[in-house]
Amino acid sequence: MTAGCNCRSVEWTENMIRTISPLRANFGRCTACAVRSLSICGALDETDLVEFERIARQVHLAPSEALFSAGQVASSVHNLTAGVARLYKLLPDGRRQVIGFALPGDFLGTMPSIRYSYSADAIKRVSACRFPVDAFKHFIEQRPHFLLRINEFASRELMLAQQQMLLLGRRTAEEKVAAFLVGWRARLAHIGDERQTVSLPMSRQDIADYLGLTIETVSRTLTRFEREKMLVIVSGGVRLLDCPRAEAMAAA
Amino acid sequence: MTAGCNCRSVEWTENMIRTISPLRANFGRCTACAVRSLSICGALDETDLVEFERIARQVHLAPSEALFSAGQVASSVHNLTAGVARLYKLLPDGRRQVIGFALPGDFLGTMPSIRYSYSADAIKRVSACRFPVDAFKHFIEQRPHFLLRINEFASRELMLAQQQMLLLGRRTAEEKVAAFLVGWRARLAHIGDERQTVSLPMSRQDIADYLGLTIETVSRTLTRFEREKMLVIVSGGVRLLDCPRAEAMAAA
DNA sequence: CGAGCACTTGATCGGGTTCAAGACCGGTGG
DNA sequence: CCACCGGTCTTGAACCCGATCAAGTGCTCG
Repeated sequence: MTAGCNCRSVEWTENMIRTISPLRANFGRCTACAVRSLSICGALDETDLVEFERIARQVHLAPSEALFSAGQVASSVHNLTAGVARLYKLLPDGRRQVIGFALPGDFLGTMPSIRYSYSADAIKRVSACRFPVDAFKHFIEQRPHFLLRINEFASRELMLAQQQMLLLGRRTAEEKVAAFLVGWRARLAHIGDERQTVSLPMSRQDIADYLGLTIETVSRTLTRFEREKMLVIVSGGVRLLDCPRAEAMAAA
Repeated sequence: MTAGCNCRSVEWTENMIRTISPLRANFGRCTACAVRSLSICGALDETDLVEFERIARQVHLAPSEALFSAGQVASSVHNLTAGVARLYKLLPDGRRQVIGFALPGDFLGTMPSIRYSYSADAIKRVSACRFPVDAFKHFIEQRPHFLLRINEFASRELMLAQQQMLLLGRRTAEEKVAAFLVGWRARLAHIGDERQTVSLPMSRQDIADYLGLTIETVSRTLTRFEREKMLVIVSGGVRLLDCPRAEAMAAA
């Protein structure tokens, strides 16, 4: 799942990346990529892959480092290969809405836009493939099959966003937290991390900002769930004891 | 703006539509379509258009009639040509979240999905082009240019959804209402309906369900805006007197 | 061992909801 | 032309869920 990254230098500046020769070898990397089948790249055959990875650059981020920020010129799209990222929007006065958490296999980049409409930064050490928009656009334009795949990803993303609107607009704090735990567990399962203990790499503040609540309400609600024997709070996550109940709260 | 619809029979039943012969001539309709340049069809040339309208069926709905409902098998995608529709999701207990309002030119249909994830029904008398998913999918697959256009529409939709998440999760009632008015005005302007009086065809309940508020709060907030001379409430809409102020409230 | 940060817990507050009338408005029939 | 009716919208009063304010706890790391 760590996408076989074996580069040695940890900190790359934007500048360094730009000046690297196209000849720098990372051939064979994509074919060994653990998340390929989960990502948009799953639609590419061996031939296309070779060309695709030629326009990619690896990016590595320590926790809290930014992949990109809202308002910047959107010069790249990204494909997460390892770690967890938080995607969020800020209001001028600092209020924050986390619009999603990105996991390995997730594609970040709404393409017709000139600037990033949200910010993304690492929660856990992140690795990602970075593609210059021009090269990326040129690449997909001659591959309808790939375009179709990207379309599917965008549609799924939109469906999740609509689901989240329902949650933000019409659910109680209790339902929000339960729905978050159930949904997050499903996403972890989807990438192969299916354990009884649900790992929560993001902070309480991140969860609160994702659910439109305060950190205190999230904390209190989790504590109450624990008192009610629905789960156990453990370091770095929760262990769900009564999934059916959680799913019922999250229902619809 | 009424998309050049000149049909005489006002009420169409689902059944009537289904039994119309494929030979029924609506050639030349697309080329005369007033919203074509605004819609996904704007990416099609004359040749493609002829073939495209061959797979389309016209649908006409009276207010409150359903275009499709959440949970139904998603057998069609739609392209709105006239009227206004509300898109919404329901919780089992009846709580409703309006996830958007569709205007002429809007494309409805998240395609890889087997069932509709939300419901859509008419607010004002709606006309739409209906495409069977199979034929539609087959059509777009050989037209990368068209696919790209659909992708752009989906991306824009996703951006709006993310904006709405910020609104639902982190804004006050006052900000929500102001942002709604400003945003709705911009959308009306985009389709050519740019007047000082913003028409609000949807009910207060629809607005409330869109903003994650109650009808009373929406009503009170509008009344207060009127007292504060920001706008005047008129039948079927509002007249914005102090746009800068409304935009400041909606800011970011 | 102590400083800093994330999280939890308690007490109080308030924005928005809920409950309950009342006003308005378009349509309908006398 | 106007009385009546049903639905939508507005307005008022009380309440409550989640926010805010304020400690307190516990964990990690130097």
